[in-house]
Order: sequence, then structure tokens, then C-alpha cells
Amino acid sequence: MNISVAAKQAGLTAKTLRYYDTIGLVSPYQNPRTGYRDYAEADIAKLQFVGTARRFNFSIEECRELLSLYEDKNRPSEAVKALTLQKIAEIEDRLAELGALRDQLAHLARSCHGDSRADCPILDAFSTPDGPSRLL
Amino acid sequence: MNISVAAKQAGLTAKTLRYYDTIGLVSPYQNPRTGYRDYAEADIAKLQFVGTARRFNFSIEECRELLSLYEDKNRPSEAVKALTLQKIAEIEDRLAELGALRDQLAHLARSCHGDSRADCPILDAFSTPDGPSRLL
DNA sequence: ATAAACTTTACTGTGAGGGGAAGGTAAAGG
DNA sequence: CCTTTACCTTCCCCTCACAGTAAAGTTTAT
Repeated sequence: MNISVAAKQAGLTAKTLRYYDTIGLVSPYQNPRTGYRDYAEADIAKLQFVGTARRFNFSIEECRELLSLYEDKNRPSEAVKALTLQKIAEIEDRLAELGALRDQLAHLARSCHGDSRADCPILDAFSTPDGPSRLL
Repeated sequence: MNISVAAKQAGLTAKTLRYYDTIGLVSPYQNPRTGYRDYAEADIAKLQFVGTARRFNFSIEECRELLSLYEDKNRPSEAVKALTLQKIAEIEDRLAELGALRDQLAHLARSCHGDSRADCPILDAFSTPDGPSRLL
């Protein structure tokens, strides 16, 4: 299966597939005469796996780790679960950060009359050394 | 004020200050004999402003826009408010995405026994073409 | 035979800086 | 005054996960 068909099957771009090959994440057979890559069904499965994991915010290196677990028929499921729980914790942290950020910005937006006058509480808040937090 | 003192005052690194200079975001006076940068109080204020806006997830280009509004004494506050509301909307989107992600991962983690057996529902879910969503 | 539609490698760019080398400058101590 | 140390400068490469483009080779259809 050539690269564009494989890309379509996996829901990725040909560019991405070439990249995954060069970094040794998913390397298909490569015809030594033409240089064309030839993706097997097993390669497609791996690509779909990686694509899903990437959509789940796993980094390439984490995908590499998951993939080796995926290919290891004797893998312990605890390793996968640990990685997943860690990823959940990271996402929770990011959620808390973003939530606080949104709340502060929302507060500033509410305090701003938003007309054509020059006076703007948002910019005033931004110009304090410690940020607007002390004003909230 | 030399760059390391300025960096400390602004809560940024010297590296960052040099970067902001090269991209023309905050450019201090530069001694033509020594090449040393010399930051004035007004520069520090701008740096603090940018530092705060960056912490609020504004991009460099958005900072540039906010900074020009900040420096314009006749700026209309509605421009600033619009930018802020747009940023809030972006953050809301990201929050929703991340929340859904966390929920799906948490579901998978709960379904995984997490012992030393090879059977792992997380990896099984990842290996389906459309991702684990249909399993939830 | 030729043109269209693929494929390859190689190079550059992204955002927002970080790390480190090579070389010039300034401030402190003797 | 001299030396050491602590700065400062520019320059270049590294990050992450690819995207875009160019030049050249290959396959497929006409």
C-alpha cells in the first residue's frame, strides 16, 4: 500500500507518515529499487494506534512507549494504566490553570466598559508588576 | 539599567529580553560603543506588561497589539475588551476539549484492571480505527 | 510517447525562547 | 596598574511535531 492510501486509512497525512518513519516510530518496508514506502496492514494498525494516542495528548515519545507495550504480547497492563493516570493528572493541572486564567480574564472583561474612551481597566491591570491578580 | 537587572525587575530572563529586542517588541537604548543594552524605566513597565499578558496566554503578536494600544493614550477600550473576550472564548474551547479528553481517559483507566496481566482495555481501545470513543 | 499523478529526499519555517561557544567589557580586589 | 571574575555581546544549534516547497525520480493513464 503506497503512502497516500496508507495515510488515508490511518487518518493522517503522508507528511506525518514520512516523519514517523524518519524518527523510527513506524517504519514500513521500503522498496530498494524505487525508494517507495510500502505499508502493510500491521503498519496501518500501528499508525491508527499512534494517531489515537496523539489525539489523546500523548507525546511522540509516550506513543513510542505505548507502542512498544502494544506490541509486547506479555506487557503488564499496569504500565499502561500508570502512563494513562499520569496523563490524566497532567490534564487536570492544565484544566485548573486554564480555568483560573479564564476567570481572571472574565473578571477584567466585566470591569471594562468597552467603549471608545481611553480608560481601560484591563490594560491598567496588566501594567502592574504582579499582574492583575491583586486587583481581583 | 543593564539586562540582568532589567530581567530581574521584569520577572523574565535576559534571553527573553534579547529575544523581545530582536523581534522589535521591546527595544531598549543600545550603547553604540559597547553594544550593551540599557533599559529605562519605561522599558521595564512594557516588559512587565508583556510578561503579564504572556502569562495570560496572549501570543507575542497579540502582545504587540496590546502594547500599541497600551502606548496609545487615545486608544478605545473596546479594542482591548474585544481581544480579551476572544481570548476567553479560545480558552473555553480548550477547556472543553481537555475536559472531554480527561473524561475519556479516566473511563479507560477505570476499565483497566492494572495488574500484570497482558490484557489491557486501554491499548485495545487505542487500536480501534476511530479511537476509543465508540467504546465509551 | 507523453502527460498527469504520484513518490522520494532535502531544505526551510513555525512559537517562544533555551543552551552554549567565542570574544569584548566592567567592576572589584590587590 | 593589573588581574580575576562577572558581566555583556552576537552567532549558531536545539526544542516539538510536523507543514510547505523544490527538484528529481516513478507509476499510471491516455
